[in-house]
Amino acid sequence: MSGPQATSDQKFGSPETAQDSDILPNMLDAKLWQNPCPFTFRINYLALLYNTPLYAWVQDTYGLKRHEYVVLYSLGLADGGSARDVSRTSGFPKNTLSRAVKRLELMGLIEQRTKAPGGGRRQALHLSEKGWKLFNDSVPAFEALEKQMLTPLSDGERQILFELMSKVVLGAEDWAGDLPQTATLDPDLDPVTDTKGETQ
Amino acid sequence: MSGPQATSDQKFGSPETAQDSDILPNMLDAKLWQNPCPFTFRINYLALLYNTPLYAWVQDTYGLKRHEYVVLYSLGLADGGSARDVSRTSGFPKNTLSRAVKRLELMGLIEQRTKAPGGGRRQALHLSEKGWKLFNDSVPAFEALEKQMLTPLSDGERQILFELMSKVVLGAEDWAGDLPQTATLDPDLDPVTDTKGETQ
DNA sequence: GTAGTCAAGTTCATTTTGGAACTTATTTGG
DNA sequence: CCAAATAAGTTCCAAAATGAACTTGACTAC
Repeated sequence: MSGPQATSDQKFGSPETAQDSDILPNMLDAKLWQNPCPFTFRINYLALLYNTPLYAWVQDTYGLKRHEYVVLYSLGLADGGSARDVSRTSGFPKNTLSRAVKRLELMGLIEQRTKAPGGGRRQALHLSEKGWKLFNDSVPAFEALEKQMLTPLSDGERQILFELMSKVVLGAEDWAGDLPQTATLDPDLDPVTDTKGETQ
Repeated sequence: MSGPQATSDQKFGSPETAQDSDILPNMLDAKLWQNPCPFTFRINYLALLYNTPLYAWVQDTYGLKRHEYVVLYSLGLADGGSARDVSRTSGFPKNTLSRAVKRLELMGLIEQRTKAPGGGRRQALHLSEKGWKLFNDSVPAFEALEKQMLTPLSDGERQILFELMSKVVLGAEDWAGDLPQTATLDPDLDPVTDTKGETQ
């Protein structure tokens, strides 16, 4: 990568190996600067850059798969939520989450499920003490990478970015059909990046 | 969803069914307004909202899976790119793309692969006429949803958002370990959303 | 209180995914 | 030139993901 706007030059016929070095410039540059969907590409690309190392780390450190950690994280933010809630806000199909919940329970990270709070036959899920510990221990890594990601921006810029993105998300109510189950395929990203389409 | 900042109210004890209506407010609100990673959550959530319907549509309309369309889209932007390039910029593992390329070839959307341009044993991939047609026909749907997504913003705000996100992406060179193959797990998002972690 | 409806959660069967090993070009070094 | 090294692409297979069907519990209406 490198320079801004439509750089097609890059290192063409670079020094060393003539093997176009290794940096993946051309296609990335094209996707950044000649993309008819420049915004969603950036969204997806950043999601990729962010999620990949973090979930690899979670897997290595705690032995939790993405789904499982997502459930845990979701409950850390909204304790007492149901599998359905996690599905709706994360994009993972409910059967996948059913398994994730089962495993978290088995691992002692989630308490015995109490029956429905709100309506229907929803099960309220709660983190166990151990679950809370894992949550608290792991969240800083996510925070740190987000912070790292925003390093290029000043405080003011960060604030603006936050506001603009919030506006977009809030406006999404209108056009976003409800996702998960209804959704046909895998909930991913913009054509250019392999972010299946799950959230957090 | 609805209001801005930390709204936990929503419709609590709603009219009709007492079945907390259906809107998924609490957990979503928590993820939006009490998230230690508010930025990456928005990223991932928007990716989810965007990718899900589009790829479902691509599947229904053209019978292409996400991977396959990603390859096609990538070549549409950077013709002559290799599978490796797609892998690097999209986050999909190379074997998955190998299959995708094979299928696109079978479907006549990609030309007979010419041997390496740059270095190594890279294969340059080119869209066929049919491939170009599909690309040109399908891109407008992606553009339209991106446009729709940005509706809440003024032109000036869109411009600012674009610049801020570009800054973040360009700054990512520093901290982003190279993704695909190296990457351990599935390249997804931030804990909260099921965006596996692919781009476009 | 009994039947009917609805949706959360689970199970099952099948497809899909992707790590590991392998193959094949190509380039580099003796 | 002939190894050795590197890396793109492919194959294989075990593991994972998910659509569809099913189960279960709760609420509604009669």
